[in-house]
Amino acid sequence: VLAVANELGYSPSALGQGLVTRSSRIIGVIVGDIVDPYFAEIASGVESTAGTSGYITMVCTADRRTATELAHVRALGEYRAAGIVFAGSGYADHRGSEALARAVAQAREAGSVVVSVAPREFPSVSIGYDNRTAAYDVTDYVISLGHRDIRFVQGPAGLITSKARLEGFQAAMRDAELDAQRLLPGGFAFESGLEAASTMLSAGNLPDAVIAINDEVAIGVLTGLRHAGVEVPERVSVAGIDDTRPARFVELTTVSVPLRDLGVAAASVILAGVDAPVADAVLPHRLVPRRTTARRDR
Amino acid sequence: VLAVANELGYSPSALGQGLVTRSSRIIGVIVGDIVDPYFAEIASGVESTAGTSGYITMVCTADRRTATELAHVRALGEYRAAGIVFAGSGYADHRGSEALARAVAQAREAGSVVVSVAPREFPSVSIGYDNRTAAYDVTDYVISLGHRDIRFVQGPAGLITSKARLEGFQAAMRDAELDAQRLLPGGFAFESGLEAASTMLSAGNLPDAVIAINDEVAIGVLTGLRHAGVEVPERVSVAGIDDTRPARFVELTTVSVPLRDLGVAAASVILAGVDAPVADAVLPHRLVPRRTTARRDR
DNA sequence: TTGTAAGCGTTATCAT
DNA sequence: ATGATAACGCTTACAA
Repeated sequence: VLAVANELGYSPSALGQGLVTRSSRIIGVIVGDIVDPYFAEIASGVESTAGTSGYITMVCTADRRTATELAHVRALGEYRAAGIVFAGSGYADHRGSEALARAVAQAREAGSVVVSVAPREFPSVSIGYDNRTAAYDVTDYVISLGHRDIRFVQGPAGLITSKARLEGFQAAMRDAELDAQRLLPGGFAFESGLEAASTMLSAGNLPDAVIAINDEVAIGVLTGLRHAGVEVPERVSVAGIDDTRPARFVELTTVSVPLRDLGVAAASVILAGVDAPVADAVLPHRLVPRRTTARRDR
Repeated sequence: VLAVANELGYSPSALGQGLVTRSSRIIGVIVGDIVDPYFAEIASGVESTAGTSGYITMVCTADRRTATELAHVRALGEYRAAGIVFAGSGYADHRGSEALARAVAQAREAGSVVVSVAPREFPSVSIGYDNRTAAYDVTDYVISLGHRDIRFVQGPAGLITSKARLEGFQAAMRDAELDAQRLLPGGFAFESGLEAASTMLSAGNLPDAVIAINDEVAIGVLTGLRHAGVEVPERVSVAGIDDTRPARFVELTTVSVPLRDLGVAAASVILAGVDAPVADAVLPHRLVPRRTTARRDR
């Protein structure tokens, strides 16, 4: 009987299974943008651990919009996902997030384990790293190199992560009794860095160093500066945060954030199941000095 | 009645729906490595189109191994995926791909639309671009710049894509009556480029130009060369293929491949359904000259 | 138009 | 142990 079934290529319907057990072997990860290596690394961590346990990963791109996240949570709920991991941070001003919070609560009641890998405005298992200190650490390092006039290229407005990193920068600057108010508008993309560079260039007063909200923006600053003939790191030092792959390509000074481990840890929590003891965690980061920063000797 | 249902936060179980309709609103995309921007772009294209039609995308990482792809096809089949898109190319030597072919055939019989976005060894709707010509075009461009000693850093052994791109390089070289046999072993990652650079460096005879299987390897070559004090593009020109984001970061000469459109097209085919007329397609690529190549004037 | 019943492929329960 | 049966939540076909 079973022999024939196998010959015929039988495979149990996951749909039927899920219907009766009220849960599927699906783990959803909601990211801001899958092309952004920051999220790709996290997703990769989730998938690798989930995969070895026979779970399948659904990566959902939310374009960093709360409304889209909501749609994804609902969809994942309809498939009775075993777990949902939120890879991106929320907005400080909670716009439209009551609905999200409700949907998340509902998913949890339905048995999904939801874990956040960035600061979020709703209850969930939280696994993260210290954004504020990460930013503090690069800034402190750049200061230790002798730089005084240091600019900060900010992230998207309203994002909790943007805020935390900005605070870290400012705290380090204040602790060194330097001007912590030299900020530039930004974002998370290369173009923001390019713009920041051209703003500084056209203002005519180049700083000693610039620190950006993330690697991609830092690379934009780097590119914009070098394009205009400004030597990095000889004339201006540049540093980022995250240590995503591209940072190595340009040998960018940055701080390594445990992106992949965040995903691995999130998946582990989900695989452990709803009734396992939940433990929030804060993973360590690490300063990675490379070749876009140099000692100030002027 | 419906009012109360809504108040109570009712949402139909996709599991129940799928069970009876024998299909789900899931589109699976099987990629080699989600952290590789090549695949991330494709996945992003799939997800954006799928998402607007209420379909949800499952990104599955196969580590470029046929066995893992097989596991994913089976899993996707168990969830009665509406469609499966293969983002990576297959191996020329068909190792262990009979089982894959069987699983794919089964999935198709079960109603899944399967589309390949790279050369594959099993029947499926195929949407692609011309790898051979893309490689030919960059090579031809580099030759037109006056270079004669041009090296090619190869891709992973056995991959159909690697082979096609190599052929394109060699055809262009032969057409210009240049030595088409100056090949270096490689892969798809930065490190391969670094190694290729150090191989050339230690051999002591630098070429006029080097073309790599993809952008990341090209960036590795670039970095390795510059690190050793070799000026790019003044002394050696470097070019890649794909035009992924990092290529812009280093202003790499490359050929733009319609990655995102590939995903969009694949998703469209799936959304059109099984019984829609299937049309294989070949999308256009475009040479993108940037600042890592220059005219030879020695 | 509205309502009822059957069945999708599992798992789990309950007799045998 | 083993085998029959109900139930999971939905869609659809058919009857009223």
